[in-house]
Amino acid sequence: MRLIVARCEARYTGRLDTYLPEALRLVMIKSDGSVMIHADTGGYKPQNWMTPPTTIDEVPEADDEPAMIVVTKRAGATEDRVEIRITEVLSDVTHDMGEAAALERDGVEAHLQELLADQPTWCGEGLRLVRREWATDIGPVDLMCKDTDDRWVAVEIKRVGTIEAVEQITRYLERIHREPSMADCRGVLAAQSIKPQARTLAEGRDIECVEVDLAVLRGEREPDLTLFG
Amino acid sequence: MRLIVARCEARYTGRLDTYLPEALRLVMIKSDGSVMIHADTGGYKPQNWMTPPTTIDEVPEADDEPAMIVVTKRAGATEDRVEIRITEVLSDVTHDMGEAAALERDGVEAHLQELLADQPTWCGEGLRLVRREWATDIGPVDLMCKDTDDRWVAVEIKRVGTIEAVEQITRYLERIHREPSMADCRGVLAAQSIKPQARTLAEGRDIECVEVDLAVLRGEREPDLTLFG
DNA sequence: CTATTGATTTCGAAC
DNA sequence: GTTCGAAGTCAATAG
Repeated sequence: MRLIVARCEARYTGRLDTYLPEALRLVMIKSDGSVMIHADTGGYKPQNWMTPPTTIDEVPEADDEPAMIVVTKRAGATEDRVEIRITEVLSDVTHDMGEAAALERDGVEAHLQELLADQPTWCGEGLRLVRREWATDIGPVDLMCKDTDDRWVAVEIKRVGTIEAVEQITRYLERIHREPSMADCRGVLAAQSIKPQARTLAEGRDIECVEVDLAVLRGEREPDLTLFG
Repeated sequence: MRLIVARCEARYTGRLDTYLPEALRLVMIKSDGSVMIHADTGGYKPQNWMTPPTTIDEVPEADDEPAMIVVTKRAGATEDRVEIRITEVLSDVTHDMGEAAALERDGVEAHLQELLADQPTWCGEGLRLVRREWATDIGPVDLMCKDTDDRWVAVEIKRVGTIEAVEQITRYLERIHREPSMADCRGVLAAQSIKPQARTLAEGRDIECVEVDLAVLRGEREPDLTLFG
């Protein structure tokens, strides 16, 4: 990883055009070809960047022209380009960092779906799973179940239940209902938390809302394990 | 801005839980309180981070315990926390960067709307603009036009035409159609690119899809004539 | 390779 | 303060 603290200006042309007036910034160049230009404020995002795969050319200082770093990337038919004009270098160091271990994550939507697929009754009494990722022509329904009356139930799972989640399951139901044998299919939105407005919208469309707790879902298994432990 | 190159491990608890095994990484601390942990690969995103406003505590090395940087933030009822355990420091430098100039942008959705307002025929043959940002009680229609048959046409403009864009114009049309004089108003989705699923949904709802080219709109490039060849 | 979707999305503006 | 929509969204996964 190369870290350059320098006074610089930058231009980006690609999906749009941007200009970054001259100021003191950090230019970070990763060994995978990532390039990022960070200001000392502005939070998470770099002011300019390019993701791999990139081509990085360093143009040395010459006559009146300052040194320049040119980063390019093929982007379909066109080319993305960042030009960094460096007028003053305060620091320029390179560190060999080797491989970094990957991030381990726990508690994302996929985990929620796994747990609910194993225990679909949390989405509604007596529900039994027929299929995960039930395909429609506008995307897959997370869980397709049947209830105690043998009626179809489409379950959409989200970490956060928003209006958009209600729209999504509504679209699925619209498609599912075209199939005569599934015309009475009902919908359930299951999420760790459901926004009040989403709940209101869902209720107006006869879509049931269920809040589920990751810890409880996992705790449900514990009695079984401890009994034998 | 403080740049620490160090061997470290990190834990995040908040919206989810993550663990980052020990490895060499860059810890970037901005003067606005942003903290980012970057590996030498992995592109644009840090492996761990926290956006302002944060509280940053530095716990010195003691006995068997390595030095630690603890970053916390109030997140509603709960607290987000990143703990960085630093076992070896290769470099630790601080640079005073002052204020960095803001980014200037050109080519965003607003520009597309301006150009199409000037040349609405790109959204449909013979269209003439009646009003930009036509107000409905659920938000403004980007362009309200009339066609050669004097029929109303509501145009929604996006850089990328997604299912959500189709939902949006559908909601608008639903409202517009309540006005008897506009009951025959039709909808057009104009975007630089339109996703296949969005196109399918739009066609099922008799909403027309039009792909437009920014460069062509600006007259920098001739329209693709191969369609007629 | 394209297309879709989740994300600790981030970010900003409108209300 | 909350909500809503855009983003050069990014990045991973499925087809």
